[in-house]
Amino acid sequence: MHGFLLTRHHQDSLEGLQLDYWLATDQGAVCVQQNSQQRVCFIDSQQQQLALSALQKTAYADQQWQLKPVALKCFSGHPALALYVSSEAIWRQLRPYLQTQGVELMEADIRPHERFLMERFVTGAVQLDRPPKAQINGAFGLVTNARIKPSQFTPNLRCVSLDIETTMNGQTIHSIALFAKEAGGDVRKVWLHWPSDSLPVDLPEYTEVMPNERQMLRQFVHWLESYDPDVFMGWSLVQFDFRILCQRAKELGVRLRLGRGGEEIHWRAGHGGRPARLFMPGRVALDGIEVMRAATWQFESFALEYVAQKLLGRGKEITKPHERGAEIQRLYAQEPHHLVSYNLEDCRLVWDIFAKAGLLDFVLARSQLTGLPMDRIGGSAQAFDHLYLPRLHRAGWVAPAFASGVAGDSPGGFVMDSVPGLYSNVLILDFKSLYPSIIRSFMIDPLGLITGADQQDAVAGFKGASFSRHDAILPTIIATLWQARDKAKAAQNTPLSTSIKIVMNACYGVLGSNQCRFYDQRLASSITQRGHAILKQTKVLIEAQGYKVIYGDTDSVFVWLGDKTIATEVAQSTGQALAADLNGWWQAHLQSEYQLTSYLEIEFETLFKRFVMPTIRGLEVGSKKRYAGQIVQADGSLKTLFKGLENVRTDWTLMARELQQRLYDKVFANEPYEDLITGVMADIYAGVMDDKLVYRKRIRRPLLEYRKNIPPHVQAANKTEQWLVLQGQDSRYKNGGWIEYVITKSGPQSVDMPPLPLDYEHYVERQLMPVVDGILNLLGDSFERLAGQQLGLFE
DNA sequence: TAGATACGGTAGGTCTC
DNA sequence: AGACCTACCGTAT
Repeated sequence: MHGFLLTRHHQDSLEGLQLDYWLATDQGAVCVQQNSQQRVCFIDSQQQQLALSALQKTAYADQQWQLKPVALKCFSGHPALALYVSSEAIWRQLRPYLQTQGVELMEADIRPHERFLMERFVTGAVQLDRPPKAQINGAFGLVTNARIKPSQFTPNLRCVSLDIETTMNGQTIHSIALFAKEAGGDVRKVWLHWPSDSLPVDLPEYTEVMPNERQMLRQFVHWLESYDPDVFMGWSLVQFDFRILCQRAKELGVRLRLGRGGEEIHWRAGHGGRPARLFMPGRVALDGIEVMRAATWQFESFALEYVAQKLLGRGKEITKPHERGAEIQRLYAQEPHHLVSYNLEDCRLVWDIFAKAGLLDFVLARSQLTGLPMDRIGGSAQAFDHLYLPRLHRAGWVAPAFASGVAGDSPGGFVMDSVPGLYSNVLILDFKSLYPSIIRSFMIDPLGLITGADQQDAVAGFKGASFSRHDAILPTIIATLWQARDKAKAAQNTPLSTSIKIVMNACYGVLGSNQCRFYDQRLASSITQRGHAILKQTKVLIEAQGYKVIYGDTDSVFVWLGDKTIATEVAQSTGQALAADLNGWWQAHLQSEYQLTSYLEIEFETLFKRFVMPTIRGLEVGSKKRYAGQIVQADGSLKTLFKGLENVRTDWTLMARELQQRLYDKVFANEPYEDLITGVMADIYAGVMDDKLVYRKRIRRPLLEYRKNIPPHVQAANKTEQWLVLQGQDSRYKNGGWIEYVITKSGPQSVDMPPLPLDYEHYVERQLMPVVDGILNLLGDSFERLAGQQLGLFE
C-alpha cells in the first residue's frame, strides 16, 4: 500500500514514545502509529565520563536512558556514543541539563518523527508493508508498527478552499464559506450566522442559515467530518481564518474537532517573524501567499485582489481595499445575500489561483524532494538535513553540533565593473545553476572537507580547504537532483523543475549560513570564490575571441557583439557558438588541471537588440545591477526589459515608471523624445497626473522604532496617525505595513487624508529628472537643456 | 526555528565653513 | 550651503 505524508507528530504514550503519521492513500486516509520509539542524539566519546556522571546525577534510572557506543565517528575523528531516551518528557529534562554540564549533544535537534523517516530515506511518499485495519466508523485505516519504504506515489488529494467573513475587529464571524471543484461538479457551501427571526431574502441555494455563531461553527465542523478533506487552501489561511476560528470556538465553547482522529485543533502564534502554526493531525492547511512566495512568484502586492487580477484577470467583488472592511459590515447588515456570494467568490479565487499556478503540484513535489511536511515553507536547513544526514550516517559519521565549523565571513557573488553606454547587439551568457554545478564539479562537501584534509589526491578549495575525491556526499545529491530537473524540464513539469532548482540552490545557501550545522567558512568560500575565478576567466576567454564583455553578475556575462547591423539569427548562433566553446574549454581545463569532470554549463540566454548600461547618478562610472534592453519576443515583436531601474521599483511613482518605459522605447527606436518629456512635465504642472504621483512604500517597523531619522513615508504615517485620532478612527500604521503617500507643499502625507496641493517641483526634480537624465546623459543630452528650451518658449 | 551577499538611490541628519 | 555619513528600502543574483 502506498500513501503520501500529510502530517507527522510524536507524543509520549503508555508504550513509550509514539510516532503518528497521517497518509493520503487511494483508499482514503490512513494513520500509521509507531510505538516504543526513542529519542537519539550523539556524544563525542571524549565526553563519555562527563556525560555519564551527569546522567547518573539525575533522578532518572538507567532504563530510561542508555549511553551506548555505536559504529560512527564524529567530525573530531573520535568515536561517537549514542544516547537513547525513551520518553519525550524525560528528554526535555535531560537535554538542557546535559548542556549546562558542558556535554555537547550532536543531532539533538532532530525530532524523532523526522529521524524515523529520514533514516529510511522516506521523503513525501511511503510504501507500507501491510494494509491498514479499518476503524469502527470507517473513516480511516490504522496501521501499527509498519515497515515503511520510500515510494514514488502521487496522491489524489481532496482539497477545499476556505474563507471566513468577520466583523472588522474579528470578534464575530458572520459567515464561513467552502469551495471545491470535483468531477461531479462544484462544491459550494456558505454558513451564515443570522440571529434575527426574519430570514434574509434572495440567499443563494448553497447558503445554510444558522441562528447563532455557536451552531454555525458546529454545523461547519459536522459537514467537514463527512466531507473529510486532506487539504485546506486559503489566503492568510492560518494567520487569519484559522486563528479566528480557533479563538471564537474557544470563546463559544465549541470543540473544533477537525483532526482526523477527532483531535481538537490548536492554533499557535509564530514567534520572532515565524509564521503561525496549526495543530491538525491528518489535514494540511496551505496558505496561498506562503506557497507562492516559496515557489518564487513575485507580485507587487500579495493581496488576493492583486494576485487574482494578475493571474486570472479577475478580482474580488469589492475592490477598494480601504473600504472593504466597512463594506462587508454594510453587506452583512443590509444585503446578506451579497455577503454570501462575496464570501464564496473569495474561496473560488483562491481555488483558481492554486489551479492556475500549479501550487498543489509544487507543494507535493517539494515535499517529495525535501522530506519536509507539505505545509512547511522555507526550512532549507531542515531539507538539507533530511537529505544529507542519512547518507552521512551510512558513511559512518555523525553530524557536528551547531557552529562547530570555521567561522568568518565568506564573500558573495562577484559583480563586474560595468562599461556604461548605449549599445546594439548585446547578449547574456549565463551559467546554469552555477553554485550547484561548482559543488558537483569541485567535490564541495562537508564530510569531504574533513576526510580530504589528509588525503594526497584531495581537490584544493579556498581558505585552506581540500576536498576528498572519494567521500563526497553532496555532489552525489546534486547530481541526482540535476538529472531529475532535466527530466522535469523535458516533461515541461514546471512546478517540479522549480522546486528542484530551489532545493539545489538552498544546498549552497545553508552551507553559507551559521544556522546550519555544517556551516564552515571554507565550504561557502570554496563555492563563491571558485565562482569569482570562473567568471573572471570566462571574461578573458570571450575577449580573446574579439568580443567585449561589458558587465557580469555572479553567474552571467554581457557580451557586446559590436554596433554593426547583425541579423537576429546570426547574433543568436554567435551566442550559441560562444557558449559551446566555453563549455568545451572548461571541460578540458578541469580535466587537465584538476583531473575533474566539469559540470559547469554556460548557456546563451538573451539577445538584446538594443541595450543601455547606465552610469551611477552624477558620475561617469558604470552602474551595477541596473540595466535595460530590447529583446525579440517569440512572435517577432520587440519588448523592453528593465532590471533594477526605476521602472521595476515599486517605491517610485507610476509617473516616473511609465515615463521611463516610454522614453527608453523611443530611444531604442531612434525616435525623438523631447515632446514626450516636456509633455509629461506640462501634465504634472497642469495637475492631470496627480493620481500617478503617489509613492507606495512599506513601513517595516513599528512607527515608534524610527528614532535615528524619520524618512518621508514614516513622516506621512505619523501625520496620518494624528489625524486618525482626531477623526476618532483606529490606528492604521502603528505597527508598520504599507503606506501610500504624496509630497504636498507642506510635506509628505498619506492618501488617507484630505488632499492638499502637491509639490510639483519635487516630482519634476526627484522623479522625472533622474529618470530622464539616466538615459539622456548617455546621448550627450540633459533634462536641463530641454527644460531650458521649454522656459525659453514661455519667455 | 533560521539560505546568502552585493548594490544603488533617496532623504534625513550632522559637521564644516 | 554644501560635504559627508547613515538609515532605510527595494532590488539582482
